[in-house]
Amino acid sequence: MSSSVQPKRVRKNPEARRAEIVATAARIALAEGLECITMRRVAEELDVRPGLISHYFPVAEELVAEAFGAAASGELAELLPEADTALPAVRRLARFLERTGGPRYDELSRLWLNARHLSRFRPALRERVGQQEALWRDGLTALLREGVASGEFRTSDPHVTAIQLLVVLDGLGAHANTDRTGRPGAVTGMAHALAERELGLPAGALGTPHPPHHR
Amino acid sequence: MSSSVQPKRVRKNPEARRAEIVATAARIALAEGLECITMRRVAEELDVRPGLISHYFPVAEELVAEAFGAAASGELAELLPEADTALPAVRRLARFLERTGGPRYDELSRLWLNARHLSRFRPALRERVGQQEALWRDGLTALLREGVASGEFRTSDPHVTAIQLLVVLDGLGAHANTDRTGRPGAVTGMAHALAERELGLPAGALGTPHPPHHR
DNA sequence: TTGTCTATTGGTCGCACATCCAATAACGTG
DNA sequence: CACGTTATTGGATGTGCGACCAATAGACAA
Repeated sequence: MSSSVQPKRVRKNPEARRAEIVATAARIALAEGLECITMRRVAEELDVRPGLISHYFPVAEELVAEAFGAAASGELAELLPEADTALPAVRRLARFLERTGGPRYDELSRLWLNARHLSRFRPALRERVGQQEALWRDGLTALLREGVASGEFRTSDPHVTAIQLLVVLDGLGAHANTDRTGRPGAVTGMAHALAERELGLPAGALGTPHPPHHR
Repeated sequence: MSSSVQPKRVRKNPEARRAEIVATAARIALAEGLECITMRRVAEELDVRPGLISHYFPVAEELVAEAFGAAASGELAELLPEADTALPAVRRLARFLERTGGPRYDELSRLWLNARHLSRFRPALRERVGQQEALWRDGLTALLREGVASGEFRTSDPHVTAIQLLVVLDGLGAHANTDRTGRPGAVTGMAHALAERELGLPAGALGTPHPPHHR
């Protein structure tokens, strides 16, 4: 009796298979890094032969770019849920900052760091990074605009404020692979402080940032 | 006549050779990235057999870490020259910000990005990144302290301000591999603005930031 | 049932890499 | 000049990777 082998082929329609591959690659990207997305690795994960991955993505770089796009936009959707206009903008921004500050966000910080660096060598990935940057920027800008419209925020240029916020988050996230114990609260809270200052909110209006956490 | 081959061996003393190897690796790191530091690549650069590099650095990761350290501390020394107490602290800070904002700094931004990401997989490199972070932080803190002592700056905690400044620089530098055309001046000038605000300086006291530059 | 299409397999090829080691030739010392 | 130390070479080994391709077997239609 051979229990390990199963020469049984499972044949799926191309769209489903492709989606499955991208989803798996995205998961690997978030958990282990974009350089761990290899034909062999993804194939193993799906219990399939490497040649199949290579059939759907003849050039590996394309899969990497696709995986990053899927992971990043998936996370964005969680961070800034659409059609959430029931909640006031202040609350939504507070929740956004809470999540982007927490340890849960480390995985994503690492992914952005990973993608930003790797795009130095991979044009296709660089393209995707640019797209995702735009999505994040526009998503946050929209939130700020709504806050301005509802009178919750006061800012001359929501677009600029959104970029500034993202720059600070990038700066804080840059250390996701490093030791951050002992990081002062005035640093951890930079995003909150910037938002409150630029949006004309009283201090503490967006909640208190997470305490520094260890790895 | 064989002009290309030269079986002539050049024999150097270990310290000199080692230094030469590290310097070459550091140059490669700055110009092309830490992953381009391979035994073969460094050997070729020095016109030497790969085995020799491997003799001085039995484990490749060690050379990568060493190269990063050399490159980073070299650049720091240029950015914040020691024994420069002749110049007022405001001038020195202005020059620091001018350099860290300019296109010339892109190479270094890429290196930090590179190292921060790669240290996810390489413990030895992570160690070095931590060391260099401390050096940069302490160097900048020292400058701020001198400014406070001379009455040029007014800040409650120079150490925190230094970290905040570096976080913003990291955030701005994160996009060194991406397109930054169209970045608003209010973003390019974030470091200047932060420094002037936190140090109690009038706006513009630290000079004007570079206009956004293309790749 | 038979036949066609194509998703999937299994295998190969070449490349770049780190690591290891015995042989060799510079160089300083006697 | 002869000798021993050791910096340096040349080559071998094994690994993981992307890319490529002919053969195979599911699924579906005629």
